[in-house]
Amino acid sequence: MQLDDRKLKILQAIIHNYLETGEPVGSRTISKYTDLNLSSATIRNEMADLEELGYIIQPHTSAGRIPSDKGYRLYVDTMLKDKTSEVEYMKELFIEKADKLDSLLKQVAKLLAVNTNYASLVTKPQYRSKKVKFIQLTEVEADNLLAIIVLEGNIVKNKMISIAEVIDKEFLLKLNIVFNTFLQGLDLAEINMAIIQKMKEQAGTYGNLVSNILDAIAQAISEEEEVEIYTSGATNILKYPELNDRDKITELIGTFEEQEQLTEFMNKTEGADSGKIQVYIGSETAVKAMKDCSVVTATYEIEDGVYGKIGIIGPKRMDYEKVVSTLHTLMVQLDDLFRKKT
Amino acid sequence: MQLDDRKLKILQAIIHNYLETGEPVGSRTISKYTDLNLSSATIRNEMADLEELGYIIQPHTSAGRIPSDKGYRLYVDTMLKDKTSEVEYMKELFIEKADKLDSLLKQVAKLLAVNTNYASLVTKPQYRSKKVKFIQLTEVEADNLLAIIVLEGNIVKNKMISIAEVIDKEFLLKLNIVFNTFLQGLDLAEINMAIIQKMKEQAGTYGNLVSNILDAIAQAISEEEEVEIYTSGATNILKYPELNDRDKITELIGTFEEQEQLTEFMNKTEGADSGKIQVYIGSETAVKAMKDCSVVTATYEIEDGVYGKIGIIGPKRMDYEKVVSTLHTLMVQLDDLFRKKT
DNA sequence: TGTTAGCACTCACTTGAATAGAGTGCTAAT
DNA sequence: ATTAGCACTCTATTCAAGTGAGTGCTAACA
Repeated sequence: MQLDDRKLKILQAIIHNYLETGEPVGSRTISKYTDLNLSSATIRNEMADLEELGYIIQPHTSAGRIPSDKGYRLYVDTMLKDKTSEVEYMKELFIEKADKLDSLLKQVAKLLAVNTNYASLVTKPQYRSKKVKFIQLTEVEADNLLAIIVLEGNIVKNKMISIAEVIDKEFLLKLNIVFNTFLQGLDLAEINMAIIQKMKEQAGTYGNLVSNILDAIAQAISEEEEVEIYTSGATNILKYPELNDRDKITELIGTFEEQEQLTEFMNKTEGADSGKIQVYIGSETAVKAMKDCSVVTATYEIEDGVYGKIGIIGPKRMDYEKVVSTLHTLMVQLDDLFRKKT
Repeated sequence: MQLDDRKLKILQAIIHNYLETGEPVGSRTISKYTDLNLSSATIRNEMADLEELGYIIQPHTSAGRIPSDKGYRLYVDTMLKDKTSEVEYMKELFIEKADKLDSLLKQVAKLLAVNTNYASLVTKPQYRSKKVKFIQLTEVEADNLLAIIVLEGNIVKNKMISIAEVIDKEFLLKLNIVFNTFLQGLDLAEINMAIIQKMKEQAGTYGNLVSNILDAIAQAISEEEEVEIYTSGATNILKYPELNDRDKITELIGTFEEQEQLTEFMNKTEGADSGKIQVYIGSETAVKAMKDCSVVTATYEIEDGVYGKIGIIGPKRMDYEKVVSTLHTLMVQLDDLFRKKT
């Protein structure tokens, strides 16, 4: 059996209707709703076919049909093809000039959630090549050094280092030069024993101190290795009756709180192709708690090669068009924002 | 009418039973449960009195009684008096030596939630007097300065400053000295126009730059003005049927997500007296969404005068004893941890 | 005078049957 | 190929009756 034009139209009508109502839709509804001018009986036959083809499901005998994951998939795919980029700038979108990336992203998450009425999440971009750009050691107190490490992309890390021996100002200057000349442009993997040895030699009697400082630097660089993720609007999920089941809610809100699974999922998400919007339906997400949800993600680019993700989590019957266009808009704006800043 | 000894015993029995079951408790139960050897009829009379006194409530005729807020209050107060400090170290408590305060506190929140099966929250301590200890300006790139500000308590802030004009190394050194001599030991409020004027004079033609840098410093100091708050285990709340109502849940989880109200509440919480444990029952919290919950908070001390709060949110019928002792233990451990470190 | 037994009464909750309603599948007619 | 019509299925709602926990009150008792 083939999915001919008429079947497709009926399928779309079913999905459309279901997106609105959240109720299984029956043959009579379709018969009236569409301009196909077919009787409910005919629709019923077609629906039986569509069910056999796996696009729709009957929750129980004598109920209408609801879209299956496969059905949603088809719908989303064709929709995405049609509506490539009908970008309409959100008027309400007003991003306070926030200097801290963190708070900007938190705002974005909130914005998304409020605008769509679904749950949203935003990942903080990973600077994967963490090359050292600049290091500075400063004496804050007699027994406390402050190490400041600037990484590529102007990420600034800092770390206090307690020292036993009082350190001579002259020597601190020298130490600074040593660290900078040896480590500049390298990332964590490239700092090997040979380099460390050479540095220790230069430091003479202070060799021990060098180790300590190197440790601190290594720690500072590698911390926050895990992607940070910001979420908002988790409670929006409670609005949709099909998800409103004690256990489901517990699981869902739980995953939102824990974030681990979300992070993992967002990492797996394809994103090589910046600007592409992806839709994951039901079990396509591979997160058990979200098997009754759909997730739409988009990738934004802070600078070349540095990506973050923004996403929406909602019921399967979410308003895909709106979500996709909202995400698209926001993604473009984020891209712009960062482009301008650099 | 007076609350005599027998009435008190009955009240305690009622509360005790209700804490366990979550069901209204009837006279017969008490008659059997206690060692008072009273018939249910007598208990009934006493219960009628207790109700008149406002300690217990009857949800509807022909239901048992449940404690009122006033009843809980009494219970908690006497209990706290009795069990001052029966501290039992949690064996599972294993705090990874985390250098970042943030992740430590996140762990604490989680620990609390897991241990008690309620929702938990932890506020990050506020360093209220933010005096400048040390400032350093460094040239990272030709058009980018990095300002590092160390505040009292070794809080390090940093900020990138884009500059138009290339700056001379000599002068940068001088600028550093100027900033340090003028600003050291001052907090935001103490940096007044007179000081700023003097600094500009010293800077000569670079006066403009000084303004920019001061702006950046001011921003860096005042950012994160809002108390940060970490929460965990919000889903635990779903476990208790008396809170398991759609609207209540939405509200509760919502306040947990938004955090604003929580922050506000935790701020209002009394805490001058470090080590004191406070219990807020029902509407005592003044957060509408939490009117059916109780909150228990404790104050920990990072260093002299720097306090943070840890707290538990649960149903009114929470296991107060356990919660109080858990909080106490953790509070003491946190105190120790920081004391040792300094 | 405080305590207790007993009884009538109340009220929420459960159960089960009846009913309505939505929707299907199939058959026969067009 | 399409449609009308009918029997059938299954869910959800409604309603009545029954159950049981618990109370309040009264009268008897120590």
